[in-house]
This record gives sequence, C-alpha cells and structure tokens, in this order.
Amino acid sequence: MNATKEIIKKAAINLFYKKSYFATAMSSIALDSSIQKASIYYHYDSKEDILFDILMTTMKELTAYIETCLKGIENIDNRMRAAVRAHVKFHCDRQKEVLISDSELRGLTASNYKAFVIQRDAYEKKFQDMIIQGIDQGYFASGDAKVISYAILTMCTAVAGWFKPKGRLSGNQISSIYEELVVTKLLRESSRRDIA
Amino acid sequence: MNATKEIIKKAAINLFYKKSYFATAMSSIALDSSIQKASIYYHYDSKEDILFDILMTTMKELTAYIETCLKGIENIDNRMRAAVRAHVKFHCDRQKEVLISDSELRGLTASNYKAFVIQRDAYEKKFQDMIIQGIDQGYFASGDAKVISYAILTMCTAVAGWFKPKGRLSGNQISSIYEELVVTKLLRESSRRDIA
DNA sequence: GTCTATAGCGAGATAGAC
DNA sequence: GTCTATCTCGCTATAGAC
Repeated sequence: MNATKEIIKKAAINLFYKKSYFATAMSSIALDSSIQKASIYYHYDSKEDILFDILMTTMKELTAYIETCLKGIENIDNRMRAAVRAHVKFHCDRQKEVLISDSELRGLTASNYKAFVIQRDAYEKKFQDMIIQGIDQGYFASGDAKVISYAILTMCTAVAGWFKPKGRLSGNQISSIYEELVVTKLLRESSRRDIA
Repeated sequence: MNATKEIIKKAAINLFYKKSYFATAMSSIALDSSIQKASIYYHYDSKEDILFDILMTTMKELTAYIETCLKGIENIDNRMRAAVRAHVKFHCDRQKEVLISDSELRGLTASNYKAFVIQRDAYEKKFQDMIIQGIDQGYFASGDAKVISYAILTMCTAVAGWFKPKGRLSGNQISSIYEELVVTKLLRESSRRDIA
C-alpha cells in the first residue's frame, strides 16, 4: 500500500474511533491527511471502502498474529494461555481498530459484511474449538462450552475498551493477568487437576 | 411520559440499535412512529435529546433494578451473586438499550455526556466496591481488584451482544451460568474457602 | 496523483396553519 | 398536538483541468 493511502487510513482510524463512522465526514479525513477530499477517491472507491479496508486488514492481522503465537505449542493448556495472551495483547496494541470492528459493522453493505463476518467467525472458532476440546478431554472444567467461550472472548476483547496506553498497567501485564484469569480460574477444574 | 412520546422513543431505540444513531434519520423515526417528523419536535428538542433520554433512563432503571435485587442481602458472596444475576438479566431483557449505551455515547454533547458518565460510574462503582471489599476481607481471591472488576463487568455486559431472545438459553439460565462463573470461578479463592 | 468546482441529495430543524 | 411546506446546511461523490 502506498504512503498516501496509509496516511488516509490512519486518519480514518482515528476519526472513526473518536467520532464514529457515520459521524465522520470525508472532508475531516482529508483535512487530517493534508489533502483535498476529492483526492481520497483516487485511493479509495468510497467511504465504506475505507471502513472495509480497516476492518478486514485488522481481522486478518489478528488471525495471523494468533497463528504465529500458537505455532508449535501442543499442550492444550499452553495453547489456551498463548491464545489469550495474544488476543489481549493485540487488543491493547490495536485498540482503535478493534473497537471500530466491534461497533461499525452496520456501516458495511451486505456483501462486505458477509466477507468480514466469515473472517471473524473463523477466528472465534479457533478459540471455541480449543475450549471445547479442552473440556471434552477433561483438561478444563465442564460446563456450557458455548457460553464459556463467549464469556472468555468478550471479556478479553473488552480490554480494548478500558486499556489506557499510558496507564498503570502495560499491555503485557494485562495479558498476563487475563491469561491467569482465564486458564487458572474460568477454565480450571475446581481441584482435581491442580497438582496432576 | 405520554403515549406518543413513548412510541417515538421505542422507534428510536429500534433504529439506533439496528442502524446506529448517526445513520438514523429523524424521518425514519417519524415513519416508524406513524407521525410526521416535524411532530417529533413537539416531544423532543432535538435528535440528541431522544438519545439522551434513552441512555439516561436506561442507566437509571438499571441502577434501580440492581438496588432492588440487592436489598436486604448482607453476605458479600450472596450480594455479588445477586448483582451478577441482576446485571446479566437486565442486559438480556434490555438488550437494545444497553447496546446503544455502550456504543453511542459519542453522539452526546459535553454536558449530556458528563451527566451520563456520572450515572454510569456510580453504577460501576457498586460492583467494584463489592469486589474490593470481598478481596480485602478475604472472601474473594486476591488479585488486581480493578482489573478483576473490569473483567467481570465487561464480560457480563457483553451478554447483550450475543444473547438471542429466542435462542437455546433464556435470560434466567444465562444469569445462572454467569453467577457461577463469576462467584465460584473468577472470585473464588482457589481452595481455602470451599468448605469454610 | 492531486487539485478546484460543483452536482445532487438528504439531513436536522423551524414556521405557521389548523 | 399534529400537520404541510420549507429553510439551510453539509454530506458523498463526480467532472475535468493540470
């Protein structure tokens, strides 16, 4: 992607995050990119095209990041730990983009929406499969796997909503806390496997 | 509040939920309310006034609901259980309004925003205080109380994002699952107090 | 590849009759 | 309290020069 397009995208991310997609005008994106609004249309077909670019590339980068972090880890407990760490870390590092992903899907036309949701569901399924597998094999506490996976994923995703880059805790510290919360609390069999 | 105003409010809730606040036109609200858009301005000063009404009354009703559910319960464990149950149940019952509350605050002017946030922070503080109190008194597992309270609140709030009124589980069933997840997993001291 | 200029539309809100 | 009619503005997007 060329430099100008990157600048436009960055400006759009900041504005969509701060003012929401529909409340953001192309003229504002242009202003923050130091170009004229007509020039944006050389790089993007439409305002929605910018949104879709942001959503889709963020989702793909998240997927790629998790896959890298899980590579080579066999043990289900460790896989789950790595997955939570990666998810939370990404949601701290890419706060704005993931918050847009969570709230601006209604700005997409049907076909773009479908394409994004396929990508997102595939990502979430990785988590759900790990959790179901861990429960089935007796490594994690039994329970409603679907609900537990929702609880875990939404809790970890919501970090993007309260994390402060200059706050008391770093993204890595929060990732560690969540890793523990998820694996040794939410998923841990109450006593049986503590020493096993 | 008179009948027409209620109809307008209901229509706005459905549209803000489905299409977002900024993407919703006054003409659409009017159409769904079976009146002319000019007539809305007899009941509300502006579009933002409708949004503020929705946000503020929902927040106050949530606060009132929790207070009713907690009344007379002394034991911290049981208070926490009741609070989680109430919070999750409300987020199932009032799904649309709470989702608007989570994503459309950027539609408020500074003073309205301030008023809402005061109300919301007061609500969240009830939870945080219970958690801190429980940890300090040794009833709940020690840990970063602030982060744990974020984890719990965001997880419970996010139920509004995936709950399906006609789905497999009722609001009451989900409330029960979350009550257990929070109190016997996230907050429970790993072994010490199980039989105490 | 970026510009100026503008088309074309729909938005929020108001005026004033009934 | 609801209506019709309309004001005014700012939006997305396009046309066409350079």
